[in-house]
Amino acid sequence: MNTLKSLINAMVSMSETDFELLDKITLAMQVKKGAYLLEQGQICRHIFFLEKGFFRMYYVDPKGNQINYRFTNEGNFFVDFQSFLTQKPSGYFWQAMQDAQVLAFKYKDVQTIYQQSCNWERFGRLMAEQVYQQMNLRVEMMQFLTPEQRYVRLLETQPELFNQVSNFHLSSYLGIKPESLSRIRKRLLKK
Amino acid sequence: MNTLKSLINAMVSMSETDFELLDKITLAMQVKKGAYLLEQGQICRHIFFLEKGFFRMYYVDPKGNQINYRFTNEGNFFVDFQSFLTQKPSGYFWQAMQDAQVLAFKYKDVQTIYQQSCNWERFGRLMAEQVYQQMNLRVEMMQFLTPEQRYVRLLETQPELFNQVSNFHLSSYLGIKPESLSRIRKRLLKK
DNA sequence: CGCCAGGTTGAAGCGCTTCAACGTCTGTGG
DNA sequence: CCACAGACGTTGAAGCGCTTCAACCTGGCG
Repeated sequence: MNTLKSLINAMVSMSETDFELLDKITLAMQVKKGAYLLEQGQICRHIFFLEKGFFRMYYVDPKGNQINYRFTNEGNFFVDFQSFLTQKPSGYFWQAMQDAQVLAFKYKDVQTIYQQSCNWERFGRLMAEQVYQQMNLRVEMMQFLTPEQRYVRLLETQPELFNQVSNFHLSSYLGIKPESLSRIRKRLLKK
Repeated sequence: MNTLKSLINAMVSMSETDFELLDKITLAMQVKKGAYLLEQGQICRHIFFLEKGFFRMYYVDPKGNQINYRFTNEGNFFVDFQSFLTQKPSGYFWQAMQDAQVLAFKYKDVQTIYQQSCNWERFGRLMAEQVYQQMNLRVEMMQFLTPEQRYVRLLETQPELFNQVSNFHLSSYLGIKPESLSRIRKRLLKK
C-alpha cells in the first residue's frame, strides 16, 4: 500500500471498494522545479497530494512583493482550500521549489466520492478539521506574538522548515521583511 | 421549524429521523451576562449554538491582558474547536456579554450522530470547511495587512460588530492596543 | 566569468507601544 | 438623589522595533 493510502487508512479505516473509488479519480503527475500548479486568478480545481518535492504557496502584494503563505513537504495534501471550496478565483500561486511528484484529485470527483461513501465523507470532515487546527495555530501566532516570538515559535514547532526554505522566503511567512529577520537572528545569537 | 434546524437544512437536506437524532442530544440553557461557558484550562466538552445574546472568546496573555480572539452573535455556532476536537484543555474563555439563550451539544453525542447518519457526517464536514474559511480570512488579515488596514477591512466586512462591541474590545481582536485604535480612528477621520 | 538570488549592515523614519493623566458615561449602593 | 467606582476613550510624550532604502558581500549556476 502506498504512502497516501496508509495515511488515509490511519484516519478512517477504508474498505477495498472505498480505495477503488479513490483509484478511479487519482491523477499522477510530474512537476518541474519552478512550475506552477495554481496561478493567481485561476480557480483551484484540484486537491493535490505531494509524494515527492517541496511546494510554496504565495501571494503577490500590491507593491509586487511575493509573500509566502504556506509551504508543503512530502506526504501532505495541498490546495487553495478557499478557492477549491468556493470554486472562485484564487489569489495565490502554488509553485514547485524542486522537481516534484504529485497526485491530483478533481473537484467534481472529490464531491462524487463524498456522495458515494460515508467513509469518504468522514475523511473529508477529518481533513477539514485538521487544516482548521493548523490555521488556528497560525492565527494565534500572528495575533498574539511579536515578530521575534514568531520566529522562535517557528524554530520550536517546525524546525524542518529551516532546512527546506531560505530565510528570505521564511521572512514573509512570518509577516516581516528579510532585513528584519536577519537582525532578529543576530539579536538572538547574542542571548 | 426553529432557527437552528432551518439553518442546518439549508446546508444539508435532513430527514425526519436525522432531526430526531438531533433533538435527542440538544440541551437548552440560559446564560446570565458575564457568565462563562468555558474557562481557561477546561476541556471544551460542548459545541454551542447561540439563539440569543452575544459572546466573546478571549485569552489572557502573560501580562494579564484579556485578548479577544473571536466574537459570536445570534444564529451561529461557537466552540473552542481546537479544544473540542482534541479534547485537551483550552487556553480560552467563552463569556456571555449579554443574557443569552444557548443550545449545547456534548462531544460524545456529536461523535455519535456523525456515526449514525451520513447526513450528519456531511454537515460536520461542511461546518469544518466553513470555519476553516473564516480562519483563512483571519490569517490573511493578520499576515498581509497593517493595523490600520485591518481596522478598515473589519469596518467593511463586519460592520455589525461595531454596534455590539466597544472599541476597547475590538482593539485586541485587531492585534493592537486600545490607544492605538483610538489614534487610528482619529487619523482616518481626517481623510 | 558574470549574473542573480540571498544575506548582512547602516542610517533614517514611521507607527505602534508604553505609561501616565484626565474626561466621560453608566450602574450601584449609601 | 448623589457619590463613587469601574469600564471605556482620548491625548501627550518618550521609546522601541520593524521598515525603508541603499550599499556591499557571498555562493551557486549557466
